[in-house]
Amino acid sequence: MTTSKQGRQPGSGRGQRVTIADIARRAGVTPAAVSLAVNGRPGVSDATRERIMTIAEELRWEPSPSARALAGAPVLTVGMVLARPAEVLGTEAFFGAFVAGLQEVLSRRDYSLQMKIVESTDAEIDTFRRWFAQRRVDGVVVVDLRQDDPRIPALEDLRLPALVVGGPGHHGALPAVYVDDAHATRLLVDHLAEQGHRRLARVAGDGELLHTLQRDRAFEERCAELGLAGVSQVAGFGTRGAEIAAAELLARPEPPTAIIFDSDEMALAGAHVLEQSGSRIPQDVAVASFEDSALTRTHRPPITAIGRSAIEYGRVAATRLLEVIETAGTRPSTPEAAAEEARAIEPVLVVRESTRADAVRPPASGDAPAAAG
Amino acid sequence: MTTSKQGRQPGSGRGQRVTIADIARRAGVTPAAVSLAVNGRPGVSDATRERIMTIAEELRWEPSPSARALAGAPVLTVGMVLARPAEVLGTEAFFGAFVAGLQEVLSRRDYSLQMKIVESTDAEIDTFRRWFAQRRVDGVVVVDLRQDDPRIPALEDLRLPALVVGGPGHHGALPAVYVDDAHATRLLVDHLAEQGHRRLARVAGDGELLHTLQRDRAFEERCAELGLAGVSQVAGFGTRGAEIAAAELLARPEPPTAIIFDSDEMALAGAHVLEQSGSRIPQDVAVASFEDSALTRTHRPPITAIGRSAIEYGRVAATRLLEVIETAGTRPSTPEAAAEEARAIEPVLVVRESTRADAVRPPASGDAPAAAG
DNA sequence: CTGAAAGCGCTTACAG
DNA sequence: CTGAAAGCGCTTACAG
Repeated sequence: MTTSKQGRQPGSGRGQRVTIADIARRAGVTPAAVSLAVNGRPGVSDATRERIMTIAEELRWEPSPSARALAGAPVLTVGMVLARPAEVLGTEAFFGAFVAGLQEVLSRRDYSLQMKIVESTDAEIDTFRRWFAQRRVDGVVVVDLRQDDPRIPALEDLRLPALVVGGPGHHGALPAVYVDDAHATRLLVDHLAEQGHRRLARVAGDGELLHTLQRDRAFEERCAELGLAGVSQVAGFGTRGAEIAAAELLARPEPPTAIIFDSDEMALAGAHVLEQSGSRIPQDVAVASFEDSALTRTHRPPITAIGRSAIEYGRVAATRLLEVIETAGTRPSTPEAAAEEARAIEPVLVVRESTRADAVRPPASGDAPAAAG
Repeated sequence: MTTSKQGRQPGSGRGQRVTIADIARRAGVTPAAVSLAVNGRPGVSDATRERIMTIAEELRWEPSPSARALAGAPVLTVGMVLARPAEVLGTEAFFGAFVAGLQEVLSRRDYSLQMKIVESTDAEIDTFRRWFAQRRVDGVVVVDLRQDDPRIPALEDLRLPALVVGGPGHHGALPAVYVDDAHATRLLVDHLAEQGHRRLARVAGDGELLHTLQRDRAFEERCAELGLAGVSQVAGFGTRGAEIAAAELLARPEPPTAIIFDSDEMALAGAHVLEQSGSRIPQDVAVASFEDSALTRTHRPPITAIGRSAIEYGRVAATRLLEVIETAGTRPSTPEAAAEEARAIEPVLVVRESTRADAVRPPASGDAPAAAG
């Protein structure tokens, strides 16, 4: 019944929440002093600060994010918009891993990730505008970079801290992290050339994505440099296109002896077409993928792929975005400085049986040591 | 230079943000009237309301989530804590799909999802406490339900709206959605019995998870009912345990003719062991999985599995949680009513070649029509 | 180093 | 139906 009993009554705020006013009262100082103390800012003596901190802990005080944000502090939230249906995201291994990597870094720094699924790029830009107007996020991460991406100028106008995942180039005055797809392409082409292949093919996915174009260019260039015959086929999204592309390649008068697919799903779909038409992998035709995953690892034969840890990619992106947010407004930031870009992670070639010239696959077996051909 | 030019000056708030004060001034009413109007609450005439709404749109006003939250409105955020390392999350297909499903529903309702990765269950409970104290989320979704899960009583104490993903049962006074694992188990056992199998085995994953126990029990019961010999092996997390379990099962004097694995990764690992030791799938031993994914679909032979759309599961969970949040505090809510549970989605048996008694696998081919054995 | 005040943008009683 | 005010919990100048 008595309301003065200390410890009975958690705090004076809404729903008995503990506020800095409670701490101030106990410590015999003003709320402003508490604010300075708990934020580690100068303005209070060490003795006072320590007393305040002790009381704050005793009372299990937690700062109110809303109040802080309203008073002008960062909201400790970063945003990511995905203009792809949930169905596509859910089946893509990259998404979950990338998000997990982002989360790991953000959680540790007490930031949270806000995600939103929208229908179109326009809706995505609109979401950025609204988030900015609402002060809902401190910054955003932009994925699925395309050529002449309309999101870039929109974000430049907004002056909302943003990190582009993709590149190099094509990210305007925004900072970016990327995986070097041209380099990855060369790793694959060089490996296949070393295995003795002279006629290579590339089956490409979504032609609008920037990295698809970069792979196209690098593929042509490297084949030319090494004096190889290289053909490209655009298959579009999904596995159906990859199946058709594989069939068409096989039907050529001089079919390629090695095929590089843009994704793991495409590689598997293509491989099945090859096997059904009687081609053995890798003896008749080698198969490689730009995307590594459990699918490529567990397929028989296991498929050579570019390993670029999506988790690590997420971690690097989160780390870089936090840097961008924290230095935002610090300098006038010349476009050149702002547009700084960093390689996120090195692509690595993971060689597996699907491209080994010396591989002999024992029937009904996978990992058994292979005798040299 | 003139500051009175309408349209030149976006708003009067911090960083020229448009606030309800700007709208009020233009409409010749008080901010309170604007608040009532934009929130569709009674207290303003229809004419006034319409005028206010028009101005709000013209000015492209966006409500401030922080201000709303501080004034007591919901924060429009739900939380999810994951006590698993990013590495594990990233490689699990279920995670990305479940999150995509959650997001889809939440985004549409203007809610956002806050995620946090922590190290332990204690840290998870601590996060719930802090989120509650901070008023950071309106509710939480609890995944990876275990037996005697300490999170349940902790959340009951907190009175933070929470939805348990898992069950039936074991979720205390909290509402829950679940997939009926006992039913899924019966689907698998019945199917294998129909295919003529009399000696079944089950290779189980993490023994602490509630659904593992439920599968164990249902497996034993159903085998007994049908007069089948059923053995269970606990393999633990990861693929290594599944490989060992498969090898041990094969080495038995009377080895099983059909094996059910708890996950897709385990099924694949087990299948490879079987094939390496010379067993043909499905002729010598049938293989099935509790978890469907691209792995089971693309494996040769494709593996029979329980399909339970993780995306749909996420959608159902989000929908139910929003209901819980919206009705929170409405009634005194008897424990019985609160603890209501709902089946999230029906498990479906997806029969594939790995369990078809009549399947004859053509060499080096997958989907070709099979002649009856 | 400390205190008193204003303000962030909204909502919610409480009078008229 | 409308207006004026207080308050949510914090931060940030601004005086002493």
